[in-house]
Amino acid sequence: MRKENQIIIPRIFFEESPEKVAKKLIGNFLVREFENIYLIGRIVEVEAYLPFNDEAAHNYKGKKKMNKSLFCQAGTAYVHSLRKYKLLDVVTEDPMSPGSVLIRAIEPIEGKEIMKKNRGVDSFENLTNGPGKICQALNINKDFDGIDLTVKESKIFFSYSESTVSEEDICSTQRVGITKATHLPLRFYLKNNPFISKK
DNA sequence: AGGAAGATCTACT
DNA sequence: GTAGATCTTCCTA
Repeated sequence: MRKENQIIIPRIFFEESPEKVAKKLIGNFLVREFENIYLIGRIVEVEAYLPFNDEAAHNYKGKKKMNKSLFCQAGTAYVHSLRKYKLLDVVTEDPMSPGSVLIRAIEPIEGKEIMKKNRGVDSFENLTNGPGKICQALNINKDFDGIDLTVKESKIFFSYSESTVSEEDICSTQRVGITKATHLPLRFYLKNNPFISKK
């Protein structure tokens, strides 16, 4: 995939429920322009966080300083910290409906050597198979919280893959690492892909 | 002011 | 498989 082939995913793609956007994102590309180089990964694992009544979602206790990006328009980035790490979400639907999709794992496609350098590891399998690892590999920090992921100037955006993923190739399970609302089947991943974070 | 919690990851046995 | 590092925000007093 070269940069002249990138067809950016527009806002309307994200103006649906988190579950729908989560499934649609599987197989498409996450692109990061970093020091004039494109770092590209194929999205292989995501989780949906619901706009209402989802105890695990960061919107559950209302709008706060840390989660204000969730209350922006669809296609906005929500970057938040967890311990030492950052995690990247894309906001779905509209500002009245603060759901989002967490990007949990990507398969490195381009810029792998830079990703290795950013991560400080030398193994492909360990490069981007987790939400904190993605942000490290792609050098995504708090400065990206609230930016628009539907324009190339933001340096982070999504682009369509030529190959489509069929419904049967997407598995769903419970979400990972949460302590509340654990029963909901809102994690989606590409079947048999070696870069998912957990079996 | 202090402490707990959290959508994690690494290093060790 | 388990423990511990680590950091920002929020809650309670």
